[in-house]
Amino acid sequence: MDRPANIYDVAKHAGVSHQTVSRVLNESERVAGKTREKVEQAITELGYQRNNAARSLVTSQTRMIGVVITNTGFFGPNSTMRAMEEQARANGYFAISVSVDPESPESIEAGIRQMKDLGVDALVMIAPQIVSLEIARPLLGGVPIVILDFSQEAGLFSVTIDDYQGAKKATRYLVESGHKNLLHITGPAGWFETDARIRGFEDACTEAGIEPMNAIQGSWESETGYRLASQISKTEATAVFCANDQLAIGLMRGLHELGVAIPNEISIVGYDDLPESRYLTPPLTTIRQDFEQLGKRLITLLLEELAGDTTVRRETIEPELVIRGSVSQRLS
Amino acid sequence: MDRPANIYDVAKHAGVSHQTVSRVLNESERVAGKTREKVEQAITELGYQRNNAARSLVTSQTRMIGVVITNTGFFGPNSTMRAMEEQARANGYFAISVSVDPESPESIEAGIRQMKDLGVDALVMIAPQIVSLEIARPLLGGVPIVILDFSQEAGLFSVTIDDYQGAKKATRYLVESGHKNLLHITGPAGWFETDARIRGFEDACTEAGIEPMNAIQGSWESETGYRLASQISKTEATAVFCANDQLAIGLMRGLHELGVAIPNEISIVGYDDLPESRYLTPPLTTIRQDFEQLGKRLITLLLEELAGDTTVRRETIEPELVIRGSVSQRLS
DNA sequence: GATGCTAATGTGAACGCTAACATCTAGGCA
DNA sequence: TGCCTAGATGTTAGCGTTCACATTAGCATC
Repeated sequence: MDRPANIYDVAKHAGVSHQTVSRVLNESERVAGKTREKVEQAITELGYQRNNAARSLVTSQTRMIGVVITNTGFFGPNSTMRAMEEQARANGYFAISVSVDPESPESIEAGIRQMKDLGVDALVMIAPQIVSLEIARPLLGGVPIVILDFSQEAGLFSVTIDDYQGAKKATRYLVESGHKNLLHITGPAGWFETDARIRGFEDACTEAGIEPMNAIQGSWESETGYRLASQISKTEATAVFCANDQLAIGLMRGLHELGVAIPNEISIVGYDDLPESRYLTPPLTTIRQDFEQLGKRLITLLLEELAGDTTVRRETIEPELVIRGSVSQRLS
Repeated sequence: MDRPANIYDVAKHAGVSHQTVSRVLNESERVAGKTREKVEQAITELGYQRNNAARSLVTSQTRMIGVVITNTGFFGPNSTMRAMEEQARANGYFAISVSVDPESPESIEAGIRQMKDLGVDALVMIAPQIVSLEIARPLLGGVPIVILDFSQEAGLFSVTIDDYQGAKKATRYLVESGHKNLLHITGPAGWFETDARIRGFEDACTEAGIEPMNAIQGSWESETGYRLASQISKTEATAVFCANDQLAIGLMRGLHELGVAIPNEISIVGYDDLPESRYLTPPLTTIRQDFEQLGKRLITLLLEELAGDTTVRRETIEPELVIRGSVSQRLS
């Protein structure tokens, strides 16, 4: 017989009952030291490996945490995912991800459904379109959800990166540097981040007694920044706050081609702090988010919820301004 | 009873036997049209969802494909992973990934072991350290493996991105542009890619009748390129072939700070074509790899192997030179 | 030495599904 | 009419665990 060894094989080999083997496998339980040793030896001798399917069948939990994540090659989500995997593994869980197209509700729904089919014990949503939530809720009857949140919706476990504050920090820095004509290139519509950054930008302007210029709708891609350059060079803006670094990179290139000096004629602040951003010319001043921390907290919260802790918890992570060379200091 | 509906509940509801339900669920089989309809209706009415654990237990396959992937936020692996997920899903499989630290054999081993614990039906390795293979082989008794391969090892299903040719293309372009003093900054030691690119670079030089300068050992990170700038500016090199775009970006910044003009004094070619690379100043000439294609083929091959097709297959994907502005044309 | 207690171990059933085989039904043909 | 065939459907068993409970062993107490 070349069927892999099961718990009974181990039991026979060790001269105990299958239940004792199970107890050893599940740690805890009171098993006499000597018996445990015998069992452990039998396990290694037989190369026994626990069958997860059988275990899941009877416990009706898979120890898998599903992560619905945006499918672009973006830096942030990927870093977060990695941190989540580690954190999950450290707690005996598996974090498994499905990529979705954040622009397509169907794709998001398909992703969520796939996770449900797989039978995950819990779900993390890093697909930050507002619509995702509405889809997920009814689909996952009873499965705990934690969401990377930018809204203030109640009744959900969530970790928030405070984009509102991040945008404020960026804007305030621009103001303090003496800029008065501030322009914001936003992210795509429908994203929590986009909204929060817009609000942060506008509030910071207002608080500084500055009238913000009309925001320009952008995307998350460099191409958009590049394309927007000529339009922006015609405005009176002396400083542009870009909704992410990619946008900023495209814009910088576009302005450069138009002969606009950065930061002397136009200053730029990005958002995300890509690994490359500090090596641009000029090095990009930007807002850094702690994606590692984010991933860790997301999983930790989920695990707590899974453990039956139903006190809805909301956490906030503060982003940080990284000052480099893309903003000029003007005497006001 | 609030237990989720099982196959028997559906059967009773539809007035058939559970086996008939199973047949409907598994498509195929011959079920009368009318019966099928009744069953399908019962399924939706009860909100029945198939229990994967039970299914796996009896079929002893999980329909999960494990992917061991390098954990850095690199662009390439992430794009590949996304393509793999899609391809797997399209075939009724789930591609699930575990991130590992490619520098650490223990991490790789832990990742592989985790996949084994999860009970994946097959494994894809995109952790391209040479050592990964040696670890994976003994650990996965009998589980089909496909590897993103840069070596020429026989007896394994693999898809190769032809880094040797890629490096040759880059180098040849430099030569054709009139450069004679060519320098290569390599990737970190121990990677298939690093070796292949070194060989491609050297062979292309030799074929052009040029003596390549001594390569400088690098890494995959911008920081390294940046740090190497002053050393490189002191050599006679007029053109540098960087093992990836990140390296090139760091180097460009470093040289810029030293007042070295790019491409006039030193030309640069990268590798990977990051989304940002065309928006650098100057836009980076580089080698593009089709990561989507790669992911697709990887899964397709695996599925074939899973289906019992044992003819070992090796495929190659050709990278492509993308000419932009970081290489000067010298009259020779 | 019988009694009672606790720690250690064993027994049987159940989880939800599919595989293999068994049975039923309808229609064609002698 | 009765028999045969094949397509449709039903029955039984078993996958490898864990759970709930039953039993045994060991020891102190009276």
